[in-house]
Amino acid sequence: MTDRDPTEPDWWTPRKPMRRHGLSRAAVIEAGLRVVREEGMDALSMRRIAAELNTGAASLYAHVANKEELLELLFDEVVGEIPLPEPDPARWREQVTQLWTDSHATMLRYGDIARFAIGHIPVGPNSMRLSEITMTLLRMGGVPDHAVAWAVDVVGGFVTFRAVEDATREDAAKDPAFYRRYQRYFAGLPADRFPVTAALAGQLTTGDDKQRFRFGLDLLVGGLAALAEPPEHG
Amino acid sequence: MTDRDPTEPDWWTPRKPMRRHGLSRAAVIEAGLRVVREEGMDALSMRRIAAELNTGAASLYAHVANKEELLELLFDEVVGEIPLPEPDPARWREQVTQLWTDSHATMLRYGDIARFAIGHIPVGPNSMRLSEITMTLLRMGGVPDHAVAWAVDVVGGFVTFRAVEDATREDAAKDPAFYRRYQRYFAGLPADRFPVTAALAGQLTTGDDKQRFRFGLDLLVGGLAALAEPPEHG
DNA sequence: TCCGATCTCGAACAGTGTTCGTTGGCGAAC
DNA sequence: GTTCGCCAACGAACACTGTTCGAGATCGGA
Repeated sequence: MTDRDPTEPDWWTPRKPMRRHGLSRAAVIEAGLRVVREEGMDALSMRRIAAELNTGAASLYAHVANKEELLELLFDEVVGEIPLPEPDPARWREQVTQLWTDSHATMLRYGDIARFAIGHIPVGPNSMRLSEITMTLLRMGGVPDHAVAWAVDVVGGFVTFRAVEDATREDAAKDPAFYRRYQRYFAGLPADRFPVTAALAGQLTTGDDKQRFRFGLDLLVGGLAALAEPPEHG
Repeated sequence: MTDRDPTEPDWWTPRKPMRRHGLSRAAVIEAGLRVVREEGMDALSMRRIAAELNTGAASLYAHVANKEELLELLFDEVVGEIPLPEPDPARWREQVTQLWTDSHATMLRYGDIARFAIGHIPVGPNSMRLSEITMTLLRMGGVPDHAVAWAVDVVGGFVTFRAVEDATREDAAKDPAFYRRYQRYFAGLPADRFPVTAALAGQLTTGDDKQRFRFGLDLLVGGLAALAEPPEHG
């Protein structure tokens, strides 16, 4: 499909691009991750991935049902990079916190890929493994079963959401005018109707993404720990 | 030069009076909300909105800079429908919980419109009013200023995220095959490697959206209350 | 009455995901 | 060793998307 060999007469029928052995589901996933890592989800089009593999978009459909399925595969692949702990009952709280923190950080390494997971129940081998071990840790800590079942969804969702939010802001913050615009806007608000906003204007923009994520995560994990039944050893 | 409304970001396109064809910013917003309410964000294209107003897509650009700005306007309009409480120091915790619950419910009435807010810092008159009163309530409760500043972002984000998640699932659940697929999948997992998932399989799908939202919200608000300094009256 | 500003909007452009129909190469059967 | 059938590969096309351009329509003020 690409440039011809100029040493061949151009009236010859073009030489076959050599059966693309490199094309396979794994290769498509790999190329997709490369694109999303370097250019973000917005750049992730079927044509862009195909170009990465020196072929056309239609060729991808032999290995992947559609873009939706490809995104599922990509996301699960990323989840597979999250390091899983060896569960230790004495340190369950520390371990779930670490696990969710690592999840956040891993997703963030692939731009805003978590955007896809919003509105989708994550399935796939790696996602299932992750939620299995998450629930194992919580149960170990004495968190009641019904709370465990909901927590993996609710807190998992929080982690995913923050990954999108932080990826987007990280990107937007590259424009120096970005923050200046908001500062001017906040400063211009009528002080009588927005006294608290004015009073906290300075604090509203403090802290980086990791700190804010940790703040929310601690609220959630703290709440779960409070639900834990005493048996957890004391 | 007429004076601008300082609660509207000055990078928004200035409002223009209604002209010939009943086309105006307000009309565009109204039509956009109707589309998103009835058909969801996926159906919300410039052409679709224009059709609602019996005109072409290009006509909208006289009243709105681009789709991005239109979405900001739509979202702020929805936020404007959230009922705001009269702050009462004695009931601050109940009131913030109610406020966030109402926010969730209001967004849910407009399908997955909250999808837009993810990755965007919500601005606009109504969004600012909402965060002002949220922070007022938290401060009243004795939550330290730095926690107030972060909470409005972190918990607000949680509420937004759940609105998207719940809207999407509500939509997907219309297909009866949806849940059956997941149940079969869970049931088919190798029991030796997924013991907890198997044990909790029943509980994983219990509870509706409201209950799950409330579960997460209570964890967060409980955590904030725990951060509150004693002065709040004892 | 005329002018200039402003709104309206069809057409076009570059991009998207996906499908169709053809091609050509490989593995298996003869 | 030849032939045959299957299917990955892929160019072209379709129906969408947001947005821009430029010509026409219509208004307020002079």
